[in-house]
Amino acid sequence: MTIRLAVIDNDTGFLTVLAKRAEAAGWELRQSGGSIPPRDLVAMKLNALLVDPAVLAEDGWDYLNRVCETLPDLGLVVCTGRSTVAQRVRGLRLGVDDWITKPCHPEEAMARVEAVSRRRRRGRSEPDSGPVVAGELEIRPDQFQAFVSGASLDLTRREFELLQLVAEARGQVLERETIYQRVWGYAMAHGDRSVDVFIRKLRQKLEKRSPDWSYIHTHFGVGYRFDPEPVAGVDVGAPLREPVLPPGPEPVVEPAASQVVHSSFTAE
Amino acid sequence: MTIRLAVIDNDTGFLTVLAKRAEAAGWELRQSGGSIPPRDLVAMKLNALLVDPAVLAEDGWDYLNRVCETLPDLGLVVCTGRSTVAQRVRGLRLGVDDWITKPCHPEEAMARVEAVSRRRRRGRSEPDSGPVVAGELEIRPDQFQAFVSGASLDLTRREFELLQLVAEARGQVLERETIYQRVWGYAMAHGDRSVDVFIRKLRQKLEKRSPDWSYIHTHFGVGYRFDPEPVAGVDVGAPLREPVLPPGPEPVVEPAASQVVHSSFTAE
DNA sequence: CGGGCTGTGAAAATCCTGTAAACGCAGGCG
DNA sequence: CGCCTGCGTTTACAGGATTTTCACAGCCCG
Repeated sequence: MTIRLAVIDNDTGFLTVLAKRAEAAGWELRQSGGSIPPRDLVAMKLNALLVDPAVLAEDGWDYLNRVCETLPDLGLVVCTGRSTVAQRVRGLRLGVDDWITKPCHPEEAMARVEAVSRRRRRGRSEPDSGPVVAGELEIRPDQFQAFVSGASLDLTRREFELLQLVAEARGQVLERETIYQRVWGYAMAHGDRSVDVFIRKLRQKLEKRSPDWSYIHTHFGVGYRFDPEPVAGVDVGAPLREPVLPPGPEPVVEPAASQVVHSSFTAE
Repeated sequence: MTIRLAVIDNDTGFLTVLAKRAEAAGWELRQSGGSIPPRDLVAMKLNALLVDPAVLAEDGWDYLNRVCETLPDLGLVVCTGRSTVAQRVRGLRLGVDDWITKPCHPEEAMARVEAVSRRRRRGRSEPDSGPVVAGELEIRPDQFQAFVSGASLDLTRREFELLQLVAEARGQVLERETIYQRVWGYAMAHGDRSVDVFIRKLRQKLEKRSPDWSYIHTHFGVGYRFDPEPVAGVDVGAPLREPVLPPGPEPVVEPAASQVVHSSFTAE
């Protein structure tokens, strides 16, 4: 759960430590020495804003007020030097979510930003990302299902989660251990073939609905990569000659064409 | 905007002032000298809980943890005497929304409780949505009841709430945990089958009044989806023809049709 | 060529859901 | 006050669906 935070402050010591810790935690941090117009805050798509009103040129109350009105869903934490109870109460009533005073441990500041973001997020009913489209495929998190031109792939829950995971990392090779860890939620036992089995099921269902596309590629000795690409040979016109398959009602041969293997570290 | 708050503390001086101010603000305040079991907290339908872990007999962390898990929507504010940064960080990470230290002005405590409640409340959908019509069904929030061509389904309160919830999310798959959380108001215990049981009751009553429609669909391993659709085979006009699928291979499947497992047994 | 590594199919184990019935509780009523 | 009734909760079980496991075959790369 990554947090996008902007900090408006000029306490370099505090900022330095905060930046370091934020990076370690995987947060996306944006710093500013002066007030950021609410318009720009919107564009930054933040989870939270940490601000010391002392550095604001204009009237701090006014600024806080405008931020609260413009971005009701933004987590807002104020971090001041000295402050009175009356000031804090005023701020909190105004719409500030938390008010901390310096000297303040960066770790606590982060924990409070986290708490505020968590709380804000909980109200939101849509933690998932919107539908993803890849090739002919449409992945809909709200349905726990994937579709090709409206037809469901009939994925089970695990299959869907696996597909969603690899699709989100489109183009990137994911190791089995990583996949297992993220889909199953715990470490993969040595020799477990579950990932392979589910990849196979996925490929089957994908090919059934979208035969002309290849989605999941094997990287020998590494893992799998999701990357939709039209299958070679079947495309816009220009059929050279008889395709490989011999005539016959039921070609038993499963060409296993899905196995496009790339050298481990060769980029196409 | 009235707030329902419970306070677990025994600092009489603090409590007295707090009670007076809370009353003046029109809050509903409930006091306790010791820990309140999460079960009872549920029944109180609180907006927020203010607690001093010092008065907890058992392990404070354990209690806070259980409260957070059981009531994810409850605003939780801790108010301690002395505390370390590490303790505060631990609490906030655990799920506590705000952590203040005594001596603490009651007004600030209230302001923080307010801020926490405000955050919690945000994002909640409008409490009163207009009547919903779906298929032959008409859901009337003002009556806490649903009707089919004027005839009541005789839903109980829970049944109605469940129906309203899934109907508002029409077309979207809702997980059991989500449903439980939103209808019952607290976290679903592992292995609880209440949602299934109520879904069954709903389906029974729906089918009784509207036999030719199918409303609630099961998504195996995930949850349920509300989507009214005429039941296959029986509808307007004369179904002289075979309702069975045509001989052609795999006609384009209905868009919304994803592994529907709705039992076809008509118990009666 | 051989030692991994991966694809495949099916059996075995596990999990999930529908269903019914028992249970407990609170309010209404005689 | 005790009984009855409606409602919500819990439990048990059976039938399926899904997941895991296994053995084997084929493939890749050194």
